[in-house]
Amino acid sequence: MARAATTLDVFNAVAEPRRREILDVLGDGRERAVSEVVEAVGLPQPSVSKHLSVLLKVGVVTVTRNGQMRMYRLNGNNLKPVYDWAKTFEQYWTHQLDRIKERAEQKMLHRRPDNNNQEES
Amino acid sequence: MARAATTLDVFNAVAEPRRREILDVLGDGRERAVSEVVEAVGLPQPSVSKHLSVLLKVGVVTVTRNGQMRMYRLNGNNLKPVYDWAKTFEQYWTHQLDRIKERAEQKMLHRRPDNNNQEES
DNA sequence: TTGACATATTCCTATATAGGAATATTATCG
DNA sequence: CGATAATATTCCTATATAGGAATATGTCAA
Repeated sequence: MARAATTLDVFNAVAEPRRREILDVLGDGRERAVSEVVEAVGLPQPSVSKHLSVLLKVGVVTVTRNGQMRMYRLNGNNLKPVYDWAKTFEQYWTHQLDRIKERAEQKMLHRRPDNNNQEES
Repeated sequence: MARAATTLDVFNAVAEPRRREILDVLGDGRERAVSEVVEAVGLPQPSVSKHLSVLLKVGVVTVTRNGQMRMYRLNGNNLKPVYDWAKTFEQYWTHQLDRIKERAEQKMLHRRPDNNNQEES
């Protein structure tokens, strides 16, 4: 099987740096024409359209017609799953020396003292 | 160009649901042998080893040798970029009716009343 | 040493891009 | 209608998987 489609879910969609950049541009909640996004991110128009298409399919943005322009607007709510998942690990950068290490070290005390070598990939 | 490597950064690495699942298993900070992870997630051992390899390359987990076992441990700090990025949009699910819509609607008042049609993909 | 156990790695394949180039589509205007 | 502007879509290609199967590597124990 190949890698999952970028349009499968938000996680796959935002794995692309350019797409996150686009979302950042739309971050203020104001709608923007494709051309505005193009200028903001400095990518070719077809590329931006494709990225917006992906973002649209996962529901992170919405579109509105305005004459010959298409106004894209961020639909931030659909980024919540990413936030929620990441927040699960919040303790790791919040309390460095508290619960985590404490628990891990306590765990070590219950083991027999074995050689504990670090290694590289 | 093809899609970026899953080992390029954390965003690409965690785009895979199985890998997030593995990280969830390691979420308590305790180290675990591959076999324990295998049992926890119910995937074939080679698959788990490969996923762990990806997670290791982006630094989200660390390894330690313990006899013939390899103990993997979550390195939660490296998930912070995901959290930080997602947190940027926190307002979208925190205050639904406050700043965002307010600003967007204010913006609309400064425009000429044009047809504002929603559309589907 | 030999065998059993724990993991990693290699092969192979179907699939999905992302980017660039060119073109199609749709709407506005005179 | 014809030209122009704004976007989307199509083609093409190089690349990177995930998953399954089989195998290699490394370690411990008797």
